[in-house]
Amino acid sequence: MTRPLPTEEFTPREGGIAARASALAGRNPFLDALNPEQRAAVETIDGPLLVLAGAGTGKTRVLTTRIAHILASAKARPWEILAVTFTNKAAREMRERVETLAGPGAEALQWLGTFHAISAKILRRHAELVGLKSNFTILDTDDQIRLLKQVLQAENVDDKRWPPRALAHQIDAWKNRGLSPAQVPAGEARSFADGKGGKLYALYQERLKALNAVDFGDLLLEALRLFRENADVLDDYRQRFRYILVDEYQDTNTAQYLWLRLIAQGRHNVCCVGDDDQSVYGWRGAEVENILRFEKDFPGAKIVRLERNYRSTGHILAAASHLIAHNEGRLGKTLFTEGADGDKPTVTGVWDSEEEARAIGEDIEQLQRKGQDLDEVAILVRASFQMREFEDRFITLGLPYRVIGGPRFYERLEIRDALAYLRCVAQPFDDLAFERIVNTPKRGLGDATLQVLHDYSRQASVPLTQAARVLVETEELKPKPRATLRNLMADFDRWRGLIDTTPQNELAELVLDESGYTQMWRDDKTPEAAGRLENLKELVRAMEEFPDLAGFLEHVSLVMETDEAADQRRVSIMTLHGAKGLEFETVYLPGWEEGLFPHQRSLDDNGRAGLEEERRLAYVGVTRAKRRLKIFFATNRRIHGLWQSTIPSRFLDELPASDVEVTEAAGASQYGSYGVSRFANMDSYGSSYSTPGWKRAQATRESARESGPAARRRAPLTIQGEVLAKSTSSSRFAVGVRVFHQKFGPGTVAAVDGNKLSVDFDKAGRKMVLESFVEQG
DNA sequence: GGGTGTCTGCTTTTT
DNA sequence: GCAGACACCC
Repeated sequence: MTRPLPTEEFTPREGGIAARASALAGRNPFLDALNPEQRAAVETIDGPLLVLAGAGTGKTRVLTTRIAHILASAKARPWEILAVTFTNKAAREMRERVETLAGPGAEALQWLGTFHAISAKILRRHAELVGLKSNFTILDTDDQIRLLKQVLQAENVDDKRWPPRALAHQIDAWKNRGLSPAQVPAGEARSFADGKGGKLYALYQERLKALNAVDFGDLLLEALRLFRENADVLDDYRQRFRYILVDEYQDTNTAQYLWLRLIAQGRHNVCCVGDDDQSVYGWRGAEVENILRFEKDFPGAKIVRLERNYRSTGHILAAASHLIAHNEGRLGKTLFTEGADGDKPTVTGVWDSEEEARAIGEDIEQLQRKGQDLDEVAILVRASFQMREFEDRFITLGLPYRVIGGPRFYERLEIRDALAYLRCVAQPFDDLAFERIVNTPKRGLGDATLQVLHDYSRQASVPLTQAARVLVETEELKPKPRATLRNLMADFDRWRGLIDTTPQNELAELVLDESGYTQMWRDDKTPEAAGRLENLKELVRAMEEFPDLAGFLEHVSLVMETDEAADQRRVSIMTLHGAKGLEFETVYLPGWEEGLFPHQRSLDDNGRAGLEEERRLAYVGVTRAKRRLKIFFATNRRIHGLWQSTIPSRFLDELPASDVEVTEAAGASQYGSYGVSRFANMDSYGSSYSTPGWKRAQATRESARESGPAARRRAPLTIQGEVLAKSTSSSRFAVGVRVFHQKFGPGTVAAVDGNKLSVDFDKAGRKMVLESFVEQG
């Protein structure tokens, strides 16, 4: 049995968690709640351990219990545990759950956080060792893009042909792989902007250093460099972290992997928890291989598989397992449940996305009448554009919903502006923030003025704000802008003087008012203005909780989210990616059509690997459901503004027929004649998937298989291909001809553009439709 | 410096 | 089909 650590060894602040945990160690009540595999994962404390945790097998429980167990057995004190997650949400949850297990005081787990937050914390302590000052700024994507734009312009690169976004993406990819400018393979470095890629990356890094700034990728990369170049620092952290835990290990990118390996090779007490079947972030650098090669990196590693599923009913689990079995290169797990089979998941074909929303809306209303809690209902989509249709429908129905993962609070224009003001106050040389607000609200400091500032700044190698201070004293600027700029600089000095004496929220209010920023929105007559003012108020309110301005700004740059009040029970609408780690009684999965899911881009860009990642995404979707799972596909969907006919997703075919029920849409019958006729052959369809669309899908896939990857890539498009082939043949229709469209009814052709027709529909007005969708009327 | 017209591109998105 | 970026004009 483990030796309880005397409480005296803890400072009073940590006493709570540790004392309580030690007291519990004798009885180990939290261990009793685990199954044998979970228990093995929790009790195997020393040495490397990989926990392969299938969906719904109690992964978080294992992680949190493990922490509680380490504390209870006095193997480490809270600040000697490094626990890494991917999202702030996951970190918060873990902290809360450890607290529930081991009592209050979980804040003593000061090294529980995201890779980025922990890196930032380490970097601030040793900033000077990597050429930064400890108050460095963390740039977000927007700052990053603006900076890159400047770099591109300075290098005379046509930013039309080589957009800053693309460069940002490329640099990000390099950073994800742990590559500094010098380490980028020569071939790749040349791939951007006619061979300038590597140089641009290097210049960008230089600019960051000059600004005393880092981007997100740098947080990891610079920490890595810090460790590599300072053995003593590395050693210190290796000693400090007695136990290391990593959540969602399948999502680590190379930089994170190197970071982790470096630290973990000290004491080798590293526990990674992950599920290769749920790796869906390959597109942002995650390397599933990290999980596959764990044993190689940590010889003697133990592996524990968690396969007992506590979440879903038998049929749902069977559907998920059967689906994911189509992937190659898995570590392979067989999930099982001892629970009931439950209802079979359903697959429903609908005419178009509108009907899809209608059918799902009605279905939810029905469940609601039966007492279903709306918080336990979710609609999981592949792409966010799908959300709108559901929102529209739910507004009409008066069905409460929440969209998760929409535009985030701190990314809103007005919030970013306000933050830029605060950054200027807190960080006098924050040029990017300064540039953002120097002429917001408009005060006559436009491009011309800024150009003068920039010129001087570059030539004298001083920050923009410094340049401003110098130039207000000279004749370089015209009198009016000069006076304005002088006033602005004086304002900033004044606000800065208040930092230590004024609470940060009051200071923020003052800055926003005195700068004229609030007034700008009060004068704005657009409908959004009121909401923006609300958001500004919310921002000021949110600041209260922080110790000071700097603390608040650090939070904002690392945690781009705010907690949403759980005021009402609502249906959740979110992307499949956003749903990872969550569970719901009832899950709707709309849009299972070729091209959308699996997404065409995924297939085009990454071939088989792309398809497998899409399949894992499908698996994630299916395994979110506890009791009810309802999958939909539409025969028609509007893509880039054009109605296109679609074919059912190949993933439908990969569901086990015996565990899935094919049903008719609830709302189909009320939706006019074609809706019904469309599904008149539902019976035969139901058992054999024998609709024309389905057969076409099969045929397409067959031919794709035979003719290799290139053809496969094009294959799903062929059906659309023939109708999309523009200008190959003249249209069957002429202007003035009467036509009939299945969706819009009768109309008159107004214009012909290749195979696209503009038709004035009698009821629906003018629409652009594809020729093949109308009949001579 | 601000407003209007035109062009482009278009998954997922955390930190 | 629509938003966002940019160029051009006033």
